[in-house]
Amino acid sequence: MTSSLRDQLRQQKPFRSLYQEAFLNVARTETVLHDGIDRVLQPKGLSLTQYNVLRMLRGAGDDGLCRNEIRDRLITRMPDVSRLLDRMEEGGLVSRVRSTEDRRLVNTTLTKRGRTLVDQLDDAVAGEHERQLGHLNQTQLKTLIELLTLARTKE
Amino acid sequence: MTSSLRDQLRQQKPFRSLYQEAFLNVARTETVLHDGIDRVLQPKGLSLTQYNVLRMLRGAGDDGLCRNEIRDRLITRMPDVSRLLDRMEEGGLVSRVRSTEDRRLVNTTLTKRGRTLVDQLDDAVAGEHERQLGHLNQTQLKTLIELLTLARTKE
DNA sequence: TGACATTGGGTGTTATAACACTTATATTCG
DNA sequence: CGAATATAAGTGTTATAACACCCAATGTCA
Repeated sequence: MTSSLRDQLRQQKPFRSLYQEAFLNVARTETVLHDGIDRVLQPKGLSLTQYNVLRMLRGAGDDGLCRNEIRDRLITRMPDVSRLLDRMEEGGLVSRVRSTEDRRLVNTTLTKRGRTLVDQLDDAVAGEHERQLGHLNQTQLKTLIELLTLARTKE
Repeated sequence: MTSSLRDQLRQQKPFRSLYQEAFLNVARTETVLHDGIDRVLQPKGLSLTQYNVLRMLRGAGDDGLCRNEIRDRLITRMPDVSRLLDRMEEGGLVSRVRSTEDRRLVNTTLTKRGRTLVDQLDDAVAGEHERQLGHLNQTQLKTLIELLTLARTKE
């Protein structure tokens, strides 16, 4: 199996710097893992972002979350959450209600259908995670998580 | 600075598994690093994918590369390389010539303008990498690279 | 040789992302 | 109070990604 990046990129020369090599490894790994999860979600017509919205709404309880809160919690930057939610609403996965206390806010909650869907997907997604990363032991996973967290932590 | 994922996601509960936590950390880190590089490339009107094409063409020399070779070397899956190259050709960055030996092939090469642009960007991109990751030491970077490589290597 | 499969490139169309802008409500403070 | 500012959501438009499909050139093999 092709896993070395220099192999995949057919690079003769070494990387310009460890920084660059680390960056490209993060990017490549994200692509590989993301594609795997997409294969699980695609039969249900969900993108990874939509799945993450479902999960965060499940965690948020009955009050749901307003649009900007959803946007800020997303892993990936997403400038057009309104229409993302439009599509999910059309699909019957979420429901939106304008708040009465602050009429600027619109609270989005999971529908029963959305809740059922995300519950169904849990096992499949967990299975895919294990298929992808199951060959790493606990120590390796913890180290990886620590280093990635550190990479995002300046100061 | 917000760096812990549970903090960013406002999660009360711990992650479901180390696998999931690792996946989300990879995804989040990719977003943060990608966004930083985008800020460097945006003034030149380039996406990260286009920049990677420029770099790989520079490395490929005078013969250039055919479309599928470019597609296969890309970090991110990109199903529509033809039109990506169309845009780069319109921008005067690359040039395409149908091969005479095998008339199915179209070789893409860097133009002088494309070459100059990618050369100019090297320092800015390297600087951004250092700004982003400069607080990690060599050992940490190497370990991170190893673990990410391992994560992509099944068997 | 000639039918069939394979490979490489491209196109048509739809869906989604990105960017700038608008409207409605709430807050601040002279 | 009331004008100015800030905040939240959404819209219009363009660019790009995604998906299925097509055509041309080459390779394969009976």
